[in-house]
Amino acid sequence: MLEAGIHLLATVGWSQITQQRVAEVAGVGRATAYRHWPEQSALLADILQHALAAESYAVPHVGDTRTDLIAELHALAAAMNDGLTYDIVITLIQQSGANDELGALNAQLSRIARRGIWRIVRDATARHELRPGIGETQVAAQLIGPLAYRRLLMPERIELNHIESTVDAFLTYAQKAAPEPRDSNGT
Amino acid sequence: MLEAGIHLLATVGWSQITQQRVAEVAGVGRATAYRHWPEQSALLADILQHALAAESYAVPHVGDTRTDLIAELHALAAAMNDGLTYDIVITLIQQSGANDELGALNAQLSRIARRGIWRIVRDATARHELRPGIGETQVAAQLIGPLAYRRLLMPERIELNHIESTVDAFLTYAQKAAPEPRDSNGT
DNA sequence: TACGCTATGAGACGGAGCGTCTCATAGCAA
DNA sequence: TTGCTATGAGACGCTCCGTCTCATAGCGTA
Repeated sequence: MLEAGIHLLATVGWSQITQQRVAEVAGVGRATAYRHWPEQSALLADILQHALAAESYAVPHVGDTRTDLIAELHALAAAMNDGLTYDIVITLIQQSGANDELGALNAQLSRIARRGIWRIVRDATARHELRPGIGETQVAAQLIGPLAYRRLLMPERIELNHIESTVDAFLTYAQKAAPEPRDSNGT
Repeated sequence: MLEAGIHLLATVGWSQITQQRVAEVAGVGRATAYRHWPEQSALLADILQHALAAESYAVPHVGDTRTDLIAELHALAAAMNDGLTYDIVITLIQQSGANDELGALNAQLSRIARRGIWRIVRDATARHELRPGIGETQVAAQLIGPLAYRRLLMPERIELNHIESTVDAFLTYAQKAAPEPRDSNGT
C-alpha cells in the first residue's frame, strides 16, 4: 500500500491520496486501508516517510572543498530536479503548518540535506581554509537557498552553473579573513 | 466573493476553496459562484490574483546599497512572515505545476519580488560599486534564496540578522574585483 | 406605468467519494 | 479441530459537487 501511495504521489499529487485510492491501486480492500490509517494525515505521513527512506543518497568526498561542495549540491539538485522528491518537498512544506507529524518530517528532511554540506564546511574551517563563526543554518541557507529559489520560486531546473556560482559566492564570503561588510558604499 | 475567498485562503487553506464555500461565506447563492467560475482553478486563480493585488508594497531607497538592500529584503521578509502571503506563495508553488494560469501568476510574483532588488544592484553596478557580469536571476537567487530557505525549508521566521548576513555575503561576493574562486583549497 | 433583459436566490437531482459498519472467510498457530 | 486475527466484499448514510430549473428582484427604456 505504501508503494501504491508513492505511485499516487508521483502521478496525481498528494491531494488525491486517500485510503480509497491507495486501496484501489494496491489491490486491497478499502476497509483494510482504513484499519491501518484511520486518519488521512497518518496515511500521508507514512507514505512520505517511506518515500524519503528510499531517496537517501551518499556523496563521496575527495578533500577539495569546492569540488566536494559542488558534488554534494549536485546530488541535492538531482533530487530536487526529480519529480518525486520535488513533490515530497512541496508536500512537506505545504502540510507542515497544519500537521505536526509532517512538520517534524520536514525538519528531519531539512537536517538530512544540511548534514553533508555542513561536514564539508566544518572540516574546511578546521583546516583554516574558511574563517570561523559561520553557523550550520547560515551555511545551508547560503548554499541550498539559492538553488531552492531557482527550483521553487522561479521555477526552473537547477543546472551545474547555478551550483558553481552559488558555491563560489559562498566561498568568497567564507574565505574573507575579516568580515567587514559595513563600508559597502564605494565612496 | 473574492474577499470571501481570501478569507477562506487565510483560514482553512486553498484546498478548501470551492464555489460552495465561497458562496456560503459571501452570502450569495451557490449557483452564482458557478456562473462566474465554472472551473475551480479559475476561482482559485482569481482569488490569488485579487489577494496579490492588495499585497503590493513599495520601499523607498536612500542611495546606500547595503541599506537599501536590507530595507527591500526586510519588506519582502515581512510579507513572507505574514500568514496570508506565505499561504499565497505556497499555493502558487504547489499549483504552478498543474495549472498554467497559476504558473504564470507564480512567475509574475517572482518577477515583482526581484524587481526592487535588481534596481538597487543595477544602479550600484552602474556606479562601479559592484563588479559587472552578475545577472538578475543570480542576484535574486543569492539574496532571496537564503531567506526563502529559512522560511520554507527550515522552517522558521525571517529575522533581521538573517537579512543582514545574506546581504553582507552577497556584497562580499559582488564587490570582489576579480572572480577567481578556483583556488579554493588553501594548499 | 408596462415591458424586456439580466443577474440572482433557492432548491431539486444524480453522481461520486468518504467513513463506518457487518459478515463471511482465508491464513495461521496451538 | 479450534480459536484468533487480518482481510475482502459490500451495504448504509452522509457530505459535497456540478448541473439544472424556476421564480423574482433590479434596472433601463419606451
